[in-house]
Amino acid sequence: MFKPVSSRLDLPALEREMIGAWRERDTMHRYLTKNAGATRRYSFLDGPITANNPMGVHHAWGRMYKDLYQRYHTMLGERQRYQNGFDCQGLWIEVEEERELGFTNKREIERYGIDRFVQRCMQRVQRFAAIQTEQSKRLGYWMDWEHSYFTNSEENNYTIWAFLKRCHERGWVYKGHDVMPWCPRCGTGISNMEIVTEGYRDIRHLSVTLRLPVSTAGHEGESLLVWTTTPWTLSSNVAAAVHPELVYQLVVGTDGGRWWLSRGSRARVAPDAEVLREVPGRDLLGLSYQGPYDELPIQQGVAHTVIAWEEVSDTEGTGIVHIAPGCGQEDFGLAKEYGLAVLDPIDEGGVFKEGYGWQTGRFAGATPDPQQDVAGAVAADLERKGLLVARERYVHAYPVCWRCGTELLFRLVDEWFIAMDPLREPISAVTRQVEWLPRIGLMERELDWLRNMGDWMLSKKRYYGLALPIWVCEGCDAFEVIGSRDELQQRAVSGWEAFDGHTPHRPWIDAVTIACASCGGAAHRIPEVGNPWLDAGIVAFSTLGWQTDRAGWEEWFPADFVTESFPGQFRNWFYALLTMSTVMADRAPMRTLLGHALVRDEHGEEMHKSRGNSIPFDEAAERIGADAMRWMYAVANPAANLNFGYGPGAEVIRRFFLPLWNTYSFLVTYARLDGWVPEASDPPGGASLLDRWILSRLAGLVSEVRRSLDAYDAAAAARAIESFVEDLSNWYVRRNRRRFWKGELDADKRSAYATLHRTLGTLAQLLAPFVPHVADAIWENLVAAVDPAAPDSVHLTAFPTSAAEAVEPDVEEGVALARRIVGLGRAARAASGLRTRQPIAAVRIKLPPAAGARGSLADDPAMAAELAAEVLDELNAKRFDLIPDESQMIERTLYPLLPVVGPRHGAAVGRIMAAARAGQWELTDTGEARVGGETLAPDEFELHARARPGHEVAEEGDLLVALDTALDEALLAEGLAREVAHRLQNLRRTAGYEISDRIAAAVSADQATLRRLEPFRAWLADETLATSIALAADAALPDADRIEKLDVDGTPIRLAVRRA
RNA sequence: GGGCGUUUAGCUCAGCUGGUUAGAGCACUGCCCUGAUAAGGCAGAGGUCUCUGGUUCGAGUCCAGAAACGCCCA
Repeated sequence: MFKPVSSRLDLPALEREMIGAWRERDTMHRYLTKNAGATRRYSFLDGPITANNPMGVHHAWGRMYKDLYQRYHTMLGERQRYQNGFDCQGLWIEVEEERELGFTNKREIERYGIDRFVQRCMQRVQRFAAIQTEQSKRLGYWMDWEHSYFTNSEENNYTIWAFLKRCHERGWVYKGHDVMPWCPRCGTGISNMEIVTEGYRDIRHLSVTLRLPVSTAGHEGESLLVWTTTPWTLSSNVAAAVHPELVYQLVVGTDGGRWWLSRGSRARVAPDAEVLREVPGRDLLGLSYQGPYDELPIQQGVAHTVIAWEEVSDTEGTGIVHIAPGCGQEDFGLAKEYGLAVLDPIDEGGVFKEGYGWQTGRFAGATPDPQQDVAGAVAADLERKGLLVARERYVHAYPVCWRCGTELLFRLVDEWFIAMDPLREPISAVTRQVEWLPRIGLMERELDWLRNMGDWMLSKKRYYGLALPIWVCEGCDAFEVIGSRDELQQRAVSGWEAFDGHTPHRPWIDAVTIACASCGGAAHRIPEVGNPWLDAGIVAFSTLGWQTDRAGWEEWFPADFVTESFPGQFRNWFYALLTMSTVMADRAPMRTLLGHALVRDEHGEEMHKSRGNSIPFDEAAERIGADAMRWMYAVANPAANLNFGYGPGAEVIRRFFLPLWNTYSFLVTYARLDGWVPEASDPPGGASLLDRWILSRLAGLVSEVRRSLDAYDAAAAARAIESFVEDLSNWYVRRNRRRFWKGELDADKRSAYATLHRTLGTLAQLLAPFVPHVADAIWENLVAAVDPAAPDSVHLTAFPTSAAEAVEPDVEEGVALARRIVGLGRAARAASGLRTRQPIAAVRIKLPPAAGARGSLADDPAMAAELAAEVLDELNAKRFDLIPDESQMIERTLYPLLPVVGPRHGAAVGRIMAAARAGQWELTDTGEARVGGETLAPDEFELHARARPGHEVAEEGDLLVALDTALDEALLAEGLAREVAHRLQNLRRTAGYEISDRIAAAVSADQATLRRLEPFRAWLADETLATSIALAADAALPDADRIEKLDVDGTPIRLAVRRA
């Protein structure tokens, strides 16, 4: 016997119960090991989740896909690794830890101790990995949680060493000297990879326009007008750039002096100024000018000249660009090109170095305190010198540190790079080997990035991260890259004892010195740590045993599948993965990549903790349930952003879970009443048309779900399941209610039970990868509890295969036709104004041509009869008539078949259609149609029926349904009986009786009404489970629970019920 | 400035290789139905398919251009 099931569904409670049951029965472990001996393998490679904070609901989208496809392949019997990954190194973790310690700069970390700080970071990662593990389990995500990989592991770090050594052997690793965006708080450069869009903010800065007096002879009294949004860089100015092809004008400035500026900028900068001369920019090249800070010690001996630069535009500023090579990337490039002096003004904290006069010791960036703000001080200084022309508050997109939000400064630094030019093509070739899903140009975007990428900046001037295995000789400056721990041990000349026993992290690794291969001098490790995308990018090697078990690695590489949110990953994880795989194996690391977009809030806004619209995972799981969340993600289009919220959550529960659950609850309720349990002697299907129909639909569903999941199209599979549940709930169960509700447990009833049972059991299996809790709850009760041979969890079963023999297209077509007829019949009924409980004499149907030619609803007469009976029952009608075209109720219309007509008749189509719509056509004896002056062959048109006015008909396309609504005494009497039965049922319900409670009832009314009801006494009793019904003018029921007085078409009737 | 994408009902989105009167869900209105379901049914209202041009007998669909928005790059 099945456990009773409440029709109320409390998903979070059900999930907690299932999780408890799984733990007791060790279900997850048995799932993870069930295919251990299988020959076919499925290799999933997990993109590591940053173990730095608890999960948000947005993490659940990708994790749902990861779980879904692994579960599916488990049910297909394939061996897997089930390895989750945690991303454990990098600046993001340091920043959070600094915040907790209350640090504001790097020096505080060093005072605190790098060793203690790094240990804290590692503990943080452990803490959040544990939290995320528990949250993932709450999601129903089944992985080998005891064996997750951590990117701070020795395995991971040393495999990156091997990668870097390979790069070095090919000559790609180099130390670069360049201007980088720099975070003065974090004290580190920020690579271009990291300045994502959220790395820019609209910020208001003080911008200044100033004049630079020309010092070349013959130009006395002239000045170059320049504009900058970064006044702090003016003290490092060494040149001014003009576009050689742009037109420049000498104008009379507002201060009476003469200014050079571009023609295009004059309207904006000095609209009323008188123009004295006009020359192309190339005529200005080579002019010397006085810099704005020539008095500074650092500026002594620096020449200031006008140079050419193609990138100068005059849509902003003055068309003359101030160049400070130590403060801008393009500026630095120009300095190399023109041999300009390079002044690098600030230290790693963003503070001016010696030689900058009053600026020395001051912070170059923006400060909240106007007294401290260098930009304002520079403007005041320029004004004092008579160089300031204008100042304004200017809003522009300015880069900020993506971790801590501090405004970045551009600074000249040494960093380590991998030269990517030699790899551009090989990585592109590897990228093309991958199947990128969904097909919305993801591969093209990766290729676009690969075309444009710069060299990969490896280094970070930080503490907790990959120890870059680069040792530099203190004597000759040569450097070497060490490829493994063993190699380091062999090469070590000192410090090994201090390091031994530690993971390869700072500060312990820094103790090891090696002998320089070139000169024999002492070489030390550079202090920098690695770019964190190295950590995540290597996992296709490190986690598959590339170092320790190459054959094992070959078995799992490349992965069949990876999935991750795509925005941002083209230059992050996807990029690192492809790059490292190209270098290490010259092969793609995965066959299929499924990308998905972003999770937004209910209204489509980005989720932000600060905005208060982000939803913690735990909250959502306890409020709507993990399965509801999973289903929302499963039905979503991965290409488009998804709006997540409790509104849509309630919607998915209402639309999908409740009908599903109540179908299940319905089966259990009635099976318990009948004491039915599945037995081999009760095969599903059998004679019933609806049973055959739902089993045919089920077989089709199985194929479709398999096909979709094989193609990584979860949404198509989920939509198919939704549509099936809709059919199951709103047609199969509703139409079959009486079979379950009425009479004895006969063969037909057994067949109905067996069919619904089979359907729900299979559905549970199809649903298992999507909504593991609900699916297993259903399986456990419906199958596992009653079938000793069945696995005790749906997750240990094999994915269903489609029962091809169950597919009956004619049955599905017949039911579809009947349902269309019912829909039209209801429309006609609504138009007639007769309530559905009032039976009518007949329903008349004009079938579509194909069925019409056959003259019945189906080829099989028994089936046709059953379909007709369905229609009559739904429409509450007595007789089912098929009517021919010639009926008075309809007229025929000519329906040209355009795909055929178009190519044959060309431009005449317009005429044909106009005439056909106007009804101007006729049939010839030979079966052709003359219309609009053309003759259509029989295969070029169909004849459709259309309602003539004045009939109660409804039509749709080529199907027409008409009702005979004349009522006689018999019909009226039955209508009355139906009404009374309905009211009694309502009384039962309002009285709170159980479905199986027996009642006594009394009906009092006038004599005419009672005479009408008398013939239906037995029927009424049967319908309402009444053991007695008193029918009398003064019928009374002592101790009645409920009494109702009603008015049926003007006749007063009094009803009373009590439990029998 | 370059690349990729999006634009269809109030909202969220389907619309396959071009085909007659462009659909669904939600929300709204009215009616019906109701002893599985916080449901269900029927009807109504709601559309210059972003715009312009082209190809074609025929364009939401194909081509070109434009606009707005988004993402990426410089």
